[in-house]
Amino acid sequence: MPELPEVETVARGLAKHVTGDVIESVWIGSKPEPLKSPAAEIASTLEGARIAAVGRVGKHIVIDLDRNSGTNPVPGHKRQRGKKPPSISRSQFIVHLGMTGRLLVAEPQTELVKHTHLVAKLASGRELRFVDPRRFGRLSVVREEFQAAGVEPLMMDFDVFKALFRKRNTPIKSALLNQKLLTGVGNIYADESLFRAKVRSRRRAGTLTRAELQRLYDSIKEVLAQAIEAGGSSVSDYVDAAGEPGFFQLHHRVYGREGQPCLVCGTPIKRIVIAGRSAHYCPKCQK
DNA sequence: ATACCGACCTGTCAGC
DNA sequence: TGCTGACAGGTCGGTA
Repeated sequence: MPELPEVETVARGLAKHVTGDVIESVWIGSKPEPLKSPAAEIASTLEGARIAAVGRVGKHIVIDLDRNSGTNPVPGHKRQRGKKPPSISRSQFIVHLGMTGRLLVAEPQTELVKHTHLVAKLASGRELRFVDPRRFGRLSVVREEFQAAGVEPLMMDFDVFKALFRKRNTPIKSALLNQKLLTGVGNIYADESLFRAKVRSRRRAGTLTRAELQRLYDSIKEVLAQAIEAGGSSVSDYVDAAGEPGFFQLHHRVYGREGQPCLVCGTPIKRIVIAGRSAHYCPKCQK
């Protein structure tokens, strides 16, 4: 489900509702784990921690945690007379929503839905819940600052973007989906960006002209920004941290519009399969 | 090194 | 009313 705009929307919603709250206890389901870290390590890292901030890196939600660990001073620091030892330890809880993952803030009396895999009880009385029917989502905890492999589309400048595709023989659509190049663009926004840039998804990445790359660069930033503004795209079941859908699907020009007329020229939109993913485009507008 | 393809899961919907 | 097959916002590992 969620690509950069949806993840950003969830992260902003969580930031608003849980920043500063303290995790009192954690329940993790026994299903074959949607976990990258062992359940016990996730639980022990979360329990007792304070949520310092919530952000996004690529398609990952990053929850910054601190905890007082006065009894357990940071190694390597000498205790000085009259000063307390360093006593805050930091870690991060990383959530990838996969296709159908949801991270929700709920009141405790709200019924637990099927496929709930984690519930964190907060000091405020609310609960942070992770729900994921297909279990493609992933949960982990890290001690160091989490980093994504690829470039953040909203931060990159044109020269960095352009260099990603040089001499690449793969279809431009596949290159946009490759998270080691760009991090955060998924199937919807790849198709929508390519349409706005008037570039066909099957074009070999390395063959795009400078002008085409410039249009694609502009389109990606524009589409992502507009989608964030609209709260993301709700195609089947995406909802934000408060359970509310997004509205950018109303602005899709090609994604999910197979057979319908192109909004620019009226030609029916085509759907093809590239590397196992569907790709939607206008055969007349996109070259 | 690079690029495709199936596998991983569950749910939904169209067609018979 | 089933049943079957196609498809779904993502990523990984194996293979060519």
